[in-house]
Amino acid sequence: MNHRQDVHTSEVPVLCVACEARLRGVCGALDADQLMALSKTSTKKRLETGAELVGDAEIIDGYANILSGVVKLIKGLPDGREQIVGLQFAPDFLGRPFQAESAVSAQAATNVVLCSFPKRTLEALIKQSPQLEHSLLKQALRELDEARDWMLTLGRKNALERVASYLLLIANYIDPALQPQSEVIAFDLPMSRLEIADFLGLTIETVSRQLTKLRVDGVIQVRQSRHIVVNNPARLKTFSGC
Amino acid sequence: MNHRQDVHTSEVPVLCVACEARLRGVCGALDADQLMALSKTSTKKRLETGAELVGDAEIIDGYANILSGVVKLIKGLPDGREQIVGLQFAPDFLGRPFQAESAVSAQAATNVVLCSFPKRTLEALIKQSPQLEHSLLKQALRELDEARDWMLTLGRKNALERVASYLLLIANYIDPALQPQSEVIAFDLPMSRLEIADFLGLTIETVSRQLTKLRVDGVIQVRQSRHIVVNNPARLKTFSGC
DNA sequence: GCTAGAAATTGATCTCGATCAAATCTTCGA
DNA sequence: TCGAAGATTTGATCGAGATCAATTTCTAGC
Repeated sequence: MNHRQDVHTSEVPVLCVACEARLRGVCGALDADQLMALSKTSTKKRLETGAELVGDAEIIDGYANILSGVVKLIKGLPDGREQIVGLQFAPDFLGRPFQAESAVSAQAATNVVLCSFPKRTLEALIKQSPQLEHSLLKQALRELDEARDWMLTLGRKNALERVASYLLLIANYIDPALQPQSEVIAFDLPMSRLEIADFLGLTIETVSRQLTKLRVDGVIQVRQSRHIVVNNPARLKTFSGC
Repeated sequence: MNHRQDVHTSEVPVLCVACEARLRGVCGALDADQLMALSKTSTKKRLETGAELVGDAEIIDGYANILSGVVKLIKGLPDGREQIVGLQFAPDFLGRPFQAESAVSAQAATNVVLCSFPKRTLEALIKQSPQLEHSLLKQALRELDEARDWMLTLGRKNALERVASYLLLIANYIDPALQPQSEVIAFDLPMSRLEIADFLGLTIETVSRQLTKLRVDGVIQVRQSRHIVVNNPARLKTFSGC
């Protein structure tokens, strides 16, 4: 990916060359000097699928911007049950400001490339820059909206509606301009059936059965497990309960 | 309630006399002049149980600090299914900055007293005061943590665990110092069985049965539906799945 | 391409919570 | 205090999704 034509990147070449970032997110709020300072301490990291992002050597005690890939936020119960409580895509900001440790753990759902910042550097910048805090607030409010949307899905939708909602969520990330009356849309799922189940509060068998149901109904096609073709986005939406 | 002895209120008498607020929340971030300005446009409102906080004459297009009572945030599906996606207690800040309208509706779960601010006034203050934005960010992050906790409950806990978690949530609000090894704790539920069910993603019958189960097990006592005595908080916690 | 191991699907059965129904409790105005 | 309406509890039954088990499909290494 090359985003040097981008407005932001053209203003802040040092960090962007380092990060290859689109910087729609948090970094966009910084001025050139601040970005320059940040770029000196930031490091680019490549994580394999399944890598833990906190608690080990990856981005301990720090923050990061996702450059590519999907990160899942997980909460677990003592007996091993797990729930994915959030998905983060590029160019989301990652990390929990103003708190020693987050109550959630983060893990790479796909291969992930991110730009990591030391906790102190970024927190110092936050104090300097109200703009940066504003960006963080906007992202936090967006994540809050997403979490509450998902609470409705987890609390009140049946299995078929959950799976349909999930496909629409991913489709919408792949193509944010997706309209109900859109044409066919195709994409690769960034998660395994187990991860989807942990996101939907279901089991893998139930996820599989609902996908089969949608496939038999002609709403979607499934190729090699991960590749999905949505034949009829409008009809998929009617299955989602919304 | 009279909080004039409180540190914050003694610094900012005008708004506090008007609001009787403890101001642990957002307003605490403002200096005396800003609070004075805010107090001139703020109004104190008393809402009956069930009153809608948005979309009608209550706090249209505005923000508010809850002074007493409990507000529920609700999301619904077209077919009438509802999920409570958040509970807000005094002195929480209420309202969704930087967005024309929130995707959730808010309703008084109990009688509520709140201090309401016009949208423009508060947004102007936010621009002036990084401190205020910082407070908003802190509350947004706290609400995000709470929402994600609840996603785990909705996605992965069974009915008994959900009800136990709910009782602990309320008990913890009533007495934030509550420790696992605490003594007996008693409180009145601020919500009906239907509201509890809508919060837990269950039906009223299931909520009732789980309460009966906890009562028969001697973990709690229930008096006149709403009054709960937790005989054994530690044991209740073991029922909560955490 | 071939093969082993992992991932996903499909099948059979069971269980928890939903649903429908009835009884009891609580509240509140007359 | 009485009585009616609403809220809650309890009972009986049903069904969606979990669980356990067996195939089938996919993937990665050779």
